[in-house]
Amino acid sequence: MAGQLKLGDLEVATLEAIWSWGKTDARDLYKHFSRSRGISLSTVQSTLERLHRKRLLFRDKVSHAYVYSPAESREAVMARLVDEALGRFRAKSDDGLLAAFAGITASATPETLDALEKLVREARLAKDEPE
Amino acid sequence: MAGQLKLGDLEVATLEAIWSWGKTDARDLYKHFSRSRGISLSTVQSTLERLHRKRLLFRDKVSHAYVYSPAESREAVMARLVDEALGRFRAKSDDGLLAAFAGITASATPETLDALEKLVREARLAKDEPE
DNA sequence: ACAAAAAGCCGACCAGCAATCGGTTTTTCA
DNA sequence: TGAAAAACCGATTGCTGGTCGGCTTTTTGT
Repeated sequence: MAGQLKLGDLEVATLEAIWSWGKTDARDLYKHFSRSRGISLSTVQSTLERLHRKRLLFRDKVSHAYVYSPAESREAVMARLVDEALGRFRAKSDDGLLAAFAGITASATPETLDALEKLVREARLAKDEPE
Repeated sequence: MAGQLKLGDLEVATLEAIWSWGKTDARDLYKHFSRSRGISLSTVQSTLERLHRKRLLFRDKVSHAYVYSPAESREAVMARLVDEALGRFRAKSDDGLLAAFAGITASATPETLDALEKLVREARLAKDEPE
């Protein structure tokens, strides 16, 4: 229960925006969200702030305003989320885990499947040749 | 945000117990948990109740007491959890999925790797030969 | 048949966290 | 040196899980 990464919808949306833009400030984000949601600037700011506290965003004070940029990659965050979601289960076996991914592979592209296969191969290699 | 499956620690622990035992009643669960945690019978009951409301457990009134049994498999629940964790992201690419896999393969057993590989193979098959 | 025991049911409370603001202070810059 | 922008502070709301205690109902043992 300690240090579990939890993200709300606004937080994810904020991260997505920053990942695609590279970096932003509250103002731009505000403009971005005010269309989709009826959010105030303050709300955007505190979301950014929370994300920063969670170490998911870097901040950089440019003149007076903060400019935020990703501190973790999209992939890393997703991996953490999955890990956490399954962490409380696992330990007994990997079966469930497998099943969990079965559904996902069903909708994966051929490229993804290739990548997946490579991942497995590498993992096997790593096991055969301990560090 | 609608209908998102969320499970607390006690809930997961409860599910795990029921999955391994097949079926149980509050009393047994209570005995099981009173060792690990200092929980009261009421707490166990409401957890069971909540899980039932979430459609994760069936209940069956045997004489006066409810007997709970799994309504969904461990695998299915894990899959839902993963799906939900990634649902707010995905749609753009499979990268995150890969990353998630990567984390898992790192700690997977050789058997899991085999299974994973098989999963990939099957997924590919399914794509080549549409139903 | 009755009293004791067990279970269910109900409602309550606390804690944590995301979403959301408004108001006050601080900083910047024309 | 003011007006504008941003940061900062803190407060509220809503949801959810964990946790009970107590009242009601049902079961059970003698």
